[in-house]
Amino acid sequence: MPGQFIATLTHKLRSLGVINDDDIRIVESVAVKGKVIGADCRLLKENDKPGHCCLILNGYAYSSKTSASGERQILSLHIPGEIPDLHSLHVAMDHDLTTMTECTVGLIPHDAILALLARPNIAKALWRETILQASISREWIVNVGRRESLARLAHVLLELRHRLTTAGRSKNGSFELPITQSEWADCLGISTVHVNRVLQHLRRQRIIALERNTYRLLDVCKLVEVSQFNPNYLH
Amino acid sequence: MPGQFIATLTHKLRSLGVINDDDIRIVESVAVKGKVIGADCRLLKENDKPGHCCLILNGYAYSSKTSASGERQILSLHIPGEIPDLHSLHVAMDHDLTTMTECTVGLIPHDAILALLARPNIAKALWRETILQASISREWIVNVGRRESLARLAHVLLELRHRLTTAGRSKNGSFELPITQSEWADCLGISTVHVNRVLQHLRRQRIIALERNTYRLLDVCKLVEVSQFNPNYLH
DNA sequence: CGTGGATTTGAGAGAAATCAAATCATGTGG
DNA sequence: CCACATGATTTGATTTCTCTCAAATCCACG
Repeated sequence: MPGQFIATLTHKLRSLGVINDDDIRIVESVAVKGKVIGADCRLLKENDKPGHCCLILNGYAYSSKTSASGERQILSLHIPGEIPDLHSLHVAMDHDLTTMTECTVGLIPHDAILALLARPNIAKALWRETILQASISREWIVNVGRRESLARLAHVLLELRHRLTTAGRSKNGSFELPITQSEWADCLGISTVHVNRVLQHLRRQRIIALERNTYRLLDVCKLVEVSQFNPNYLH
Repeated sequence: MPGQFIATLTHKLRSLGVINDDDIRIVESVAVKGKVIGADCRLLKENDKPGHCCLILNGYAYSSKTSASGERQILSLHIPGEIPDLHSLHVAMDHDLTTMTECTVGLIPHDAILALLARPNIAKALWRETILQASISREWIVNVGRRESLARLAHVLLELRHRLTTAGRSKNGSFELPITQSEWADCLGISTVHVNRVLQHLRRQRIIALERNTYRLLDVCKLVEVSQFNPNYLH
């Protein structure tokens, strides 16, 4: 099992930039501790200062903030291969991190990461990971700020399709996503009731199909059209 | 004048982490090219791959995305001391960067920054800068996603007050901000007309005062209350 | 002194929220 | 295997916030 984590981690690093064999050797010496966590489990909460980062090997998680009045906004969805709390290396958590499904995660001690930073290639790759996450966050601002509800949902679907395909987790563009309508609402900044209506619309128009938890994007062109999706920001 | 840029840059780096004298010496050898740019000038546009980063010495700028249909969303406001396009070192621009006022900026060649990365302290500090920017972006998602219009405006005012105070650009909590109502609209994801009404409300209730371009926050408690502002995310 | 951008005001339309209840799944314990 | 509890989804009715459109006013600047 530990080999799995190292393989995922090196794969991630390689996808982020130039990594040579010496770099890899050091990565392989990292002691990653595997862990399986149930669905709807809070991995980290605001203000936490964890001593490790989580590498998601399997499953979905999300970052969110909840206001005093109980309103929640989901900031991003995390898929396998990602390190959603990489920034915890530098600052305290400013949001929560929660599993959506059962997750297999690798806990990488901060010390180990700090040691890796001695290798400039790795330091650069990890910085780049933060930059890519930031770029996704910026697009979410546009999504909730300037798109109507239908377009918001369409946009997140296309983003996920794109990211999951890159991660090799989507076959022919359809993918599993065990998300409740209330979670959708908190992703999109709209109400649960309205999510329900938007989803119905998309299904009735045969733009998407939804059985169990798998989303099949039947009419990608239409989705792109309504959401003005442009994958540039995913670099 | 070049001394100004180096001073601002070293100050920024020191604020981001531990920087020693050797680090500083290398920073001082960087050739920063100063430039004064008029208001409403686009410094960078989407897809650009500039060969340098901009350090703002004076003035305000903003990052934004504009959709095909001409709707603009402002992603963040940039104040003196910041490097708004630091990520351009790693990826193409996924948004525009525009001056709000006349700006004095220092252009730092990418090559110079790449050379600086050999110093782990500096590499870490710059990574941290990206992390802090990302954390502000996340809070903007909450702002446009889950707060009503009055709260959105209040929240941005408090964030700016906080950041400007840290940067030594705000005396007794009031500050100059030459922003049009249409720019406000694009920050907050609401219409220009509505911005006008929200501003009027805040002024009539004596929560803020606004003369020329200076915002005086008369009732900070009230602003905090309506916007649920919590400066944690500014670290 | 005219011109164009920014702000202000009013009226009407529309998107989405809220509230409330019904229905549908799913899982548990008897 | 059924009764029941719990959470998710669906539906309908009403309200609220915000947008859009249009016009008036204000203001800075050449």
